[in-house]
Amino acid sequence: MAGMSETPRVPEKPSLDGLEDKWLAVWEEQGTYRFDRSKPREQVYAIDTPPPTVSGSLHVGHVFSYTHTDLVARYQRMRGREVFYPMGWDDNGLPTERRVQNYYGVRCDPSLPYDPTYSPASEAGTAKEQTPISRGNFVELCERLTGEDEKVFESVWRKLGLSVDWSHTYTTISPQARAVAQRGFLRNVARGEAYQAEAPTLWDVTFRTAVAQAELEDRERPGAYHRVGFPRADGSGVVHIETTRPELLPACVALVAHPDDARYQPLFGATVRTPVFDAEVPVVAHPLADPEKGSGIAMICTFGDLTDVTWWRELRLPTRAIIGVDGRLLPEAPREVDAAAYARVAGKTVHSAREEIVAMLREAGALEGDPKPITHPVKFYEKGDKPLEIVTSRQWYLRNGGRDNDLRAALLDRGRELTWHPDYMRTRYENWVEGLTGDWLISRQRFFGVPFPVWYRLDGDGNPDYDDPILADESALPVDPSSDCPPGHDEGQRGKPGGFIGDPDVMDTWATSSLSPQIAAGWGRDDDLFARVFPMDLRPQAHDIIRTWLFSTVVRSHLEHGSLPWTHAAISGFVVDPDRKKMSKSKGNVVVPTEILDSYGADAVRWRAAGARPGMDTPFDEAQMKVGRRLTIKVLNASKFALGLGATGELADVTHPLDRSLLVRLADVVEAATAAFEGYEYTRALEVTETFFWTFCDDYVELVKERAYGERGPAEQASAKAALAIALSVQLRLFAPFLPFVTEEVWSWWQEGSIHRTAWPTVAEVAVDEGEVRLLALVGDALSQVRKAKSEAKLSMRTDIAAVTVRGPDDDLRLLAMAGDDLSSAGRIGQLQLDGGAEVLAVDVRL
RNA sequence: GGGCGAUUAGCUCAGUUGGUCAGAGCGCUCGCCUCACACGCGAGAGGUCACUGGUUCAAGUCCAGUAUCGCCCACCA
Repeated sequence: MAGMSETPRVPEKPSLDGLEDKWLAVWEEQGTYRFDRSKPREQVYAIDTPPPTVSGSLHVGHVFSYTHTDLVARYQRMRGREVFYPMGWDDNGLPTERRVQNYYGVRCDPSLPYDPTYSPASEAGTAKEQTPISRGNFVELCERLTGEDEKVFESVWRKLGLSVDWSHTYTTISPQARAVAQRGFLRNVARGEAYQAEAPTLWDVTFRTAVAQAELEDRERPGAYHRVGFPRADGSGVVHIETTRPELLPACVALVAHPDDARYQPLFGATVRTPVFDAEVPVVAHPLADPEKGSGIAMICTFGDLTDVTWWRELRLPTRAIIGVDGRLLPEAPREVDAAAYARVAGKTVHSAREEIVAMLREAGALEGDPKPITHPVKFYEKGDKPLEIVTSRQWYLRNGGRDNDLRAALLDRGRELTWHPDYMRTRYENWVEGLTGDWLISRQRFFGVPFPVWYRLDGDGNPDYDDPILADESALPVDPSSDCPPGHDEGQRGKPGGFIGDPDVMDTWATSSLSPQIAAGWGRDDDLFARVFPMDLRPQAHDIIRTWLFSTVVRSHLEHGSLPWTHAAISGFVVDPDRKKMSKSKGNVVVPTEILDSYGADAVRWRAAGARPGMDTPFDEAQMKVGRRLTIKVLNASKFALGLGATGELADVTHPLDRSLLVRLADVVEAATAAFEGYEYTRALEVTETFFWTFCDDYVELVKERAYGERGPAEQASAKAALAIALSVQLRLFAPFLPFVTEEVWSWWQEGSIHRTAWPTVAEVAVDEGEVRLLALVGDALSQVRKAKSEAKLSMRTDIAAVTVRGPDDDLRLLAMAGDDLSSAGRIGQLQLDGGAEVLAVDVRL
């Protein structure tokens, strides 16, 4: 065989100890996984690796899903593709801000000036009070902390054996990433895809920022129906509504019922007065009103929920905003609202305003009966702890099909163009796209993120002109409008009438992450690289972020490049605890990746990860790791033994029927494993390989042992040795993506170069002219029956047996005869007799 | 409320187009210090394939419905 060393250097006592450090160092030194950027696009396999959020911690779910990607990467590399496999760190966004606040005990106050001498007082987060620091200092702390986090993450990934090219690592807050995000945004603006609008938006009062539809989640919360009477303006009676949010009464602008609701039809066009706050509001009709809910008539407030926004917009109702960006009631009463009554709730939180207004309603006799407790879904920002409010503000939006049927249809087409693994995950994408209710709100009122490369002119009175923003020049990116000047201006004009101000907002973290292929591929920075890797081949990710990361990446690529960002999406499931609950820190059931890696070894952990098929959640069971470790050790020992038997030779030497039978079966395994990998079914590839391997160890090696020692002549010996060598080489390569460390170790005993840069096995390598595929199984069956006899007699397997008679179908016996000598030696049988005519194979052992 | 998955041995899972498909590993039981491996080897026990109908000569496998679990989505009165 080509490249084979003359004499294998097999250790006396092979061990897994130290293998990982040894090979990690060699791979690093030899650049085993380095991307060769001289290769043309068609020879490249490019992966859009998910950049993990470094402000979180890695858990075993990450380990599994990143392993899945690595399996594919290693397979493709062995298939001859040049694999572009960068790692990214997501160090941008709210999670980092929060972690920095807690870690250093600080909070960002953008009004403070930058302090170049600042250094955090406490790194242990012991300070009770959060120290206010400037935006510049805050961002520095974010960068410092994420830098440390990234080192920890990288060491875990290396330990796990991910075959990434670390020289292509990117971070989502780096200047390059900021430049890509800003360039993408400017081009969206230029094409009219990004725009500003002043509109009611979902607002997190804790973080004081707008949030997007994709970041919402519903949570079941206790609430109560309050039955409130609205007197008719003409004094002819009282209309009762039910509300869970009585505190919004001052924001009420109308009552609404379904147009077909007979109960309320006489009221349409009439007006009522809000109790306590005494504003006159109309009773209107709208089909979204549900006659079944509450009393069938609802109050419309500006704004209690998204339906309010719809009603307000479609019915052209006035605005009475009462909730401020801090979640407290605004100081001034809205127009037409009784100022004295409002004064009792001004400045209160939503919670205390509710208590106060309920008391006021009671005093006024407008509350009928006791509030009726219910549980209902309430919208939350997925990272927030308080219900979202709706606040009107000026924000940047990006078209995503939510308000445009043509774009929506085009994006649905992209979803169909993409190959999903598993296929049914496409449905989640389609559900999401079909359910979009508006464009993508991409601006956030936060500090640590990519700023909008935009400034606004100030008029003579110092008021900004939002309608005609000054855009940065692409060549100047990245820019920070809070410290950089817009083209044609100087710093002295900042904030002055007639001057300018920078846009204070930063982009939604997904607005940056959605450009991960462009960031990793050097879009606009390294066009040569970009041309070689984009569109990429694979997006691996988990199913929970199809609506965010996957969808937004498709949107950006569709708008900018008119193509999909990649051709395949491989969706990993979650790792759940043995009770099928999602693992969570609060439950204390989180498994620390470094611990299992240290205990069982990377190969064992990878083996377990490979057992989780795409899209399927898998329970974590530590006992399973032992099985992986056992396989790893078995590979080491079986390899040592096969090489010790003198495994060497060519395909042409394989003449013995049993050896041919082995290779015929191995050909099937190669074919099945390759087909499985081509379909991203790494679990199947492992399964067929592993099954074959155990047969190889337990049956084949035992059967050919004596023959390989030369006890039946040189030709028979040569055949066994060649078959052992070929089968070992092929199996090691089939295992290589799963068990990179142990296969590399064994490979180094007798082959040149890294196994991970060696060609994936082919059917041609093991193709023998004629071979009986059934023979090995047949002999294995007979051998098993002999072992059973010994086992039942409580005898050692090395016990000699005087005579054995095998009965069975003539065809089986004719085959069995071809390997009778091997069977006899493996079973330590003195006399082997074959007796035809029976239905099934049966072994009669005379001990 | 809509959708997508899952439901096969105590546990984790295979079962490709309906006909050796009732399987594997773990765990368990029994045995074996066999000269590659006791971090091992051999053998064995364990299942009315969630339930109810239907199609078919034949159904874990196809169809309809039911139940349970998980996830995604949904306008919070």
